[in-house]
Amino acid sequence: MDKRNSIVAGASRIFELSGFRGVGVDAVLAPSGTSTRTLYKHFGSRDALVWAVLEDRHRQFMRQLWGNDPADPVGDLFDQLQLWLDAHGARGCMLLRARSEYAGSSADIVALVRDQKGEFEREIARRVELVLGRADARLARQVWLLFEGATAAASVVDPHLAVGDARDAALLLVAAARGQTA
Amino acid sequence: MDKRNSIVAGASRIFELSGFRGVGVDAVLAPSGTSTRTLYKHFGSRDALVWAVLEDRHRQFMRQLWGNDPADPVGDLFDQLQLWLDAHGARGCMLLRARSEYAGSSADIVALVRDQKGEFEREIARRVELVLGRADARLARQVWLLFEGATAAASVVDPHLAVGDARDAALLLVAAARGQTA
DNA sequence: TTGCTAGTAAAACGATCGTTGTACAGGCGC
DNA sequence: GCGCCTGTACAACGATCGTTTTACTAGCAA
Repeated sequence: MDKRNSIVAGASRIFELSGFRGVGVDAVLAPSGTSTRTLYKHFGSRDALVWAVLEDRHRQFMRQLWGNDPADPVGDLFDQLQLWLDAHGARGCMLLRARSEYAGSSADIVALVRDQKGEFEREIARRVELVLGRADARLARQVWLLFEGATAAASVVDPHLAVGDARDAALLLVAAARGQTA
Repeated sequence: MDKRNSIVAGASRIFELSGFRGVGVDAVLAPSGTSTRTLYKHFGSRDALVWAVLEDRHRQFMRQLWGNDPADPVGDLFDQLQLWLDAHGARGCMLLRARSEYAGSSADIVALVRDQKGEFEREIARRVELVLGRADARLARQVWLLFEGATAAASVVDPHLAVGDARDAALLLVAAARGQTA
């Protein structure tokens, strides 16, 4: 089980840097020093490894979000994004990147990403309700748009700038919504 | 020159639907009914075709933005995005998708996308200054984040919902910035 | 006519791909 | 001792990849 984790971790770094379909299994297994035979013992196929990497990535990120109980739940979303980008690099959302490349060939991966994005949206909605005192689906979606926008933009401009601006905008939207019914 | 354009148009549809590296040249050339020989006469390599597709896409989108002189330059950004997604499908920004997949192998494509995003950011900044009466780099970046966020989110949720919410948020941010010095 | 251009069809190139088979080494429980 | 599990090394599989070669057709200009 330890080997399996190190395969996923190494493959995750390669996919992050070089994309999904442009690298062979040898390059994917190089960081973990694994033989191809072991890969197929654990995962059965390359696509299944990709699936496991996405699953691990998302679980890891959600665990990071759930790990703390912040005073400002919405602003904290972007603080966590900042930490994530610093640790993993800023090359766009790996889930969406994979989805776009496997849309035509792997229904499993498409379904996985759909579920993951749904789970993430619900977490944002929960935080918005926490800070607003009531549910606001539109505001939650707008915060989510800023989050996805910052993630995408961070691969082009300075990540700190993008995330900081997104955070400011999100808090302003929340304040405006609070004022509407205060 | 007519044949070249039809190759690019057909390849663009395939890349949009199936990604960049997961499809062979035969599938890429199928929509335009082109022989492989003709592809290499025109472009020299598959990567060069990808480059040409990205170039064409961005040029097409920027031409659409420049084609009209709207009363509300910022809101119009999202109206144009709506039109674009209706016509071309909502699967995320093709430029960023290509960049993430060719980051490790084609410096030309990476450089092209960087330049294109810079040009797009400048157009947004121009519109923000038009509607605000003064330059505001941070606000322009926030509008851009909402735009990129809506583009990415439209591949997961209903595009009309995502773009509409992004538009509302952008206009609210503009109004807030206008109020600050009104 | 001659020649040039632009295109197609089909086969083949070498390289690389994902995947499997075989043989072997070390560790751990019995 | 024994067998079992996990992993490695290495070669090979067939398939597919991007690319090139050759031969051929149609149109258009001189």
